[in-house]
Amino acid sequence: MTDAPPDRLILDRIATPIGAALLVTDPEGVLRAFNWIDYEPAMLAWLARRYPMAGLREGRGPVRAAFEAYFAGDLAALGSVRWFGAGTPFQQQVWKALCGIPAGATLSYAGLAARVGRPAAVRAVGLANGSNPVAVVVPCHRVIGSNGTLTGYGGGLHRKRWLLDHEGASFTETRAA
Amino acid sequence: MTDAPPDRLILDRIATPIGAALLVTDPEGVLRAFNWIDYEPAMLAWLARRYPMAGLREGRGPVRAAFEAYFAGDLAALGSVRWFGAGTPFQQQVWKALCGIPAGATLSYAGLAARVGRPAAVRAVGLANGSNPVAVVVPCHRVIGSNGTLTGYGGGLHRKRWLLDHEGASFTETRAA
DNA sequence: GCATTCATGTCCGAAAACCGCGAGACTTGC
DNA sequence: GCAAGTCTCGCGGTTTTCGGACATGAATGC
Repeated sequence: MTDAPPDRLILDRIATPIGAALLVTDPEGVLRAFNWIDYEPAMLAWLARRYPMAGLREGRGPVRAAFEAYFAGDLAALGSVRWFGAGTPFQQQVWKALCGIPAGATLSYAGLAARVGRPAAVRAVGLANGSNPVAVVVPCHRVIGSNGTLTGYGGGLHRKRWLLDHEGASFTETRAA
Repeated sequence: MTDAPPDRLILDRIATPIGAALLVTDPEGVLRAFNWIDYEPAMLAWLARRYPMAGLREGRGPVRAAFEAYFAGDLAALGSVRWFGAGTPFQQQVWKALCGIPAGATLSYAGLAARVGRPAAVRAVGLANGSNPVAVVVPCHRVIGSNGTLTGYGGGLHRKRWLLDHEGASFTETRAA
């Protein structure tokens, strides 16, 4: 089905203020997956399904520095990270659109749906958003409900909150702090 | 779903004793599809489904000469053609095994199934055989029924008959000539 | 405000149908 | 007898189809 996908993948781990993160890159240094340590089994399963032929090896990946810089406060650091998200055309469209949201800003699911030209596909956009394999770099955390609440985040709402705070974005707390 | 497939394809046409043939190569000169002119719509549909992002352009392809030599009688000419068949792992296995049948020889579906290590998957092998995207180069026409009859061929039985004759292989006519 | 309801598009998993077969049991026709 | 033709059934990977789930949002009714 696939067409010469990478045959090897490198799994790196870094510490962040919101827990250890997993970085998976291919031999060309392209980020193929990102996830939080709590979801390691799920991510490994995803990799196995998506890259059945690829061998996974632990080691230092080339994108470490960019992530460390980002978490240290250099919000633009992730701009240099090359990434590829394996997914359907629709998903890729959504993920590409996500990259148009600058750090510090947010967008509603409805707004995002409008940006990809499917204003009615709101739920589908939410789904595609949630299946983003390279979180943080593709800033799916910048998408929030139309009423300003966080609604959901695959990595846990507390991380979404932290990331948006870190980027200086404003949003509504579900219940008063 | 796919992973950086070719973005451009070249469609070439050559005349053969059994009708015009279509040759599709990628920018690296790798044969991606072969079919007979009667099935042009089907092949185009297949290309569109398999290589959704690729633009198709008519022009001279680099594999012309090899095919012309083959049809002129140089049965070994196709050995130099590089090819890639987009398909599932099982299909690829079958197609690779097909290349182990030399010109002038034939093999039964059951025999082929045995060669790929799935002696019971006879019908599945037949199916994989029939979905070979690079006919002639991957010699799916050299597979015949266990009783020596031709059974079937996507391009039409008369072509299978001609190809086997051309290669000097022996087989049984369904009804006496 | 707040809970409920409904419309809606895409993806995923399960189930069933589809075949470029082959072996075995039966019928024919010599 | 025997050889060839017919029929039936099991085989297994792929494809297609179908039903549910979902990181929403807008409209209702209190």
